Amino acid sequence: MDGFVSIVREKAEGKGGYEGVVAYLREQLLSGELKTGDCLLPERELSARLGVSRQVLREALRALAMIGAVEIRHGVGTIVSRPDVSTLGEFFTFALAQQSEVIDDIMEARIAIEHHAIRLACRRAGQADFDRLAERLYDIVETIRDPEAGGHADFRFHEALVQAGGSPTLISLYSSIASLMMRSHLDRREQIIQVEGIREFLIDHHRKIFEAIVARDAGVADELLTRHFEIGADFRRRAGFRSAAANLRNSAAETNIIQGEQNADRDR
Amino acid sequence: MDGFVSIVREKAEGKGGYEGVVAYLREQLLSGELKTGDCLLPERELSARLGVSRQVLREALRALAMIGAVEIRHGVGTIVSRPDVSTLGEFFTFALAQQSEVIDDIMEARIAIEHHAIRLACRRAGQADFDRLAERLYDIVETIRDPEAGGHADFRFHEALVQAGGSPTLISLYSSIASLMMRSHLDRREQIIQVEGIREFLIDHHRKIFEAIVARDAGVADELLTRHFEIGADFRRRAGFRSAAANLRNSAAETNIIQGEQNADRDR
DNA sequence: ATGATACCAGTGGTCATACCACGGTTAGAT
DNA sequence: ATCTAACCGTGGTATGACCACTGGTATCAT
Repeated sequence: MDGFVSIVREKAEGKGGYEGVVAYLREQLLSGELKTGDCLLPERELSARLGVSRQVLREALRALAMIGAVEIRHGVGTIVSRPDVSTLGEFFTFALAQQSEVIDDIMEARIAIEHHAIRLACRRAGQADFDRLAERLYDIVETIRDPEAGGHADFRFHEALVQAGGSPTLISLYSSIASLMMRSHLDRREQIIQVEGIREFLIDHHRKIFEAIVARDAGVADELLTRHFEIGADFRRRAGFRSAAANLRNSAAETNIIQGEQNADRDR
Repeated sequence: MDGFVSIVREKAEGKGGYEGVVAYLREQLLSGELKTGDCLLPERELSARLGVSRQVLREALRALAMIGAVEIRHGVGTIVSRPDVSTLGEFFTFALAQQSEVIDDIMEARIAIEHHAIRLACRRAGQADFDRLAERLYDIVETIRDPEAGGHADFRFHEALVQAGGSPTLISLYSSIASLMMRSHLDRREQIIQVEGIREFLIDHHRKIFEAIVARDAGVADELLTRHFEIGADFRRRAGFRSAAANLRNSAAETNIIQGEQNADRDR
């Protein structure tokens, strides 16, 4: 009945289009008129009430769904939900991905998270966490000769470690940066796994870490993890001598010979 | 019939609808094929290329724009951008409106980052880092009686600490996370600052941390930071109660003899 | 030649309509 | 009473048209 009037009024208030819809929904969410679990009006009705097309409303809903403010369920409706830290993971994934020049530096974030998580784990971890860690440890042993599956099992163990810390934020951050590292680290493992004695080290060291967590000895666990990363980095460096094409190009910009190879590569 | 076949084919290729578009763009962004500043194809062309309608593509772009992965500019195009902190503010607003225990957990991420950063700082920090830390320390002393400016100075000191670690990833993560916590911590500081002796503690403790970094003593620095957060959390919990004063004296006393007592810490 | 102005092509922004796909409900068959 | 199938309301997608903004270009007056 007041469709025309409301449109004019909303325009006058600067609430036109997409921005207006987002502003309106934000207002509803923040003021508490829409609580978690509430169901929004159907898209068709809501779009009509706001005086915008259904498409624009949908764009706004998708945007809000991306940050976890609402959940859109096909065939059911749009439900107000509480943003959790997993949406932060999405954010950091994109944020870090654009810092391409320092992809290796992301390892520092991983170390930081794991170190704190293992401390927390020694305090908080429960039986379920121990079981999961034991299972992942078993997977490491089983896949020790397969570069790809082994690398995956390795990651899964550390993931379980962070999980045992019980901090949703750390878990979310870790999984997001882990996906970034997998790209560059998984392929190196094929070389790493060739190094003499590496398999025994991997199995033994992961087992020691596991035992330290079970013993709830934060000091030992922390120390083990420190060495774990140091040795891991060392192995990666050593293995790098075989196929260090990428590393060479980075550090040898002053060499004409290398420069020539680069050009040849690029021209081809 | 043909319609059915084409639908099946697209599904089989994993490029179905909205989710498929987001997945495609995510892949492009994370793999580095799309770098910051790049301009996406026009909506009409890109939607045609992906085999979806323009509306669906727009929903995906709006969603990515919400988390800051891209920037949509009317009359110009869609540009790849790097998510910044302001994006997180948006998320945080919604998260806070529904439930607030998320904040406390984010503190775990901050602790993790600072701990690793201070270790790195003890190895990597240069004169510029020392200078910056000294400057921020001076600011803490200067603003010790102003809750707002004091809280800001506190944050800036810790920021300089992480900066001294020299890891761009840690710096990026930290600045995002820290700004999130500022909201909830600043207001509490007004109470905290009232506690008897808190000012001396803040100045003294930050100074000790600074000295540990200059001395490049990672062990002491790490231990100091652990105490710093424990005491800080303790004060925040007891912000309303004046009984925290006594606890302060104990904690402050411990910090003075920490070097001779590193092993007798928190084994319950 | 120079500056300001008007124009135009390309881009995102919005709208309307039609139809498809999924989930929960309900009426029917067994 | 139970299971099955049709149904309805919801979100999901497609198409085509048109509007609004931006940036560059051509034109004009100085």
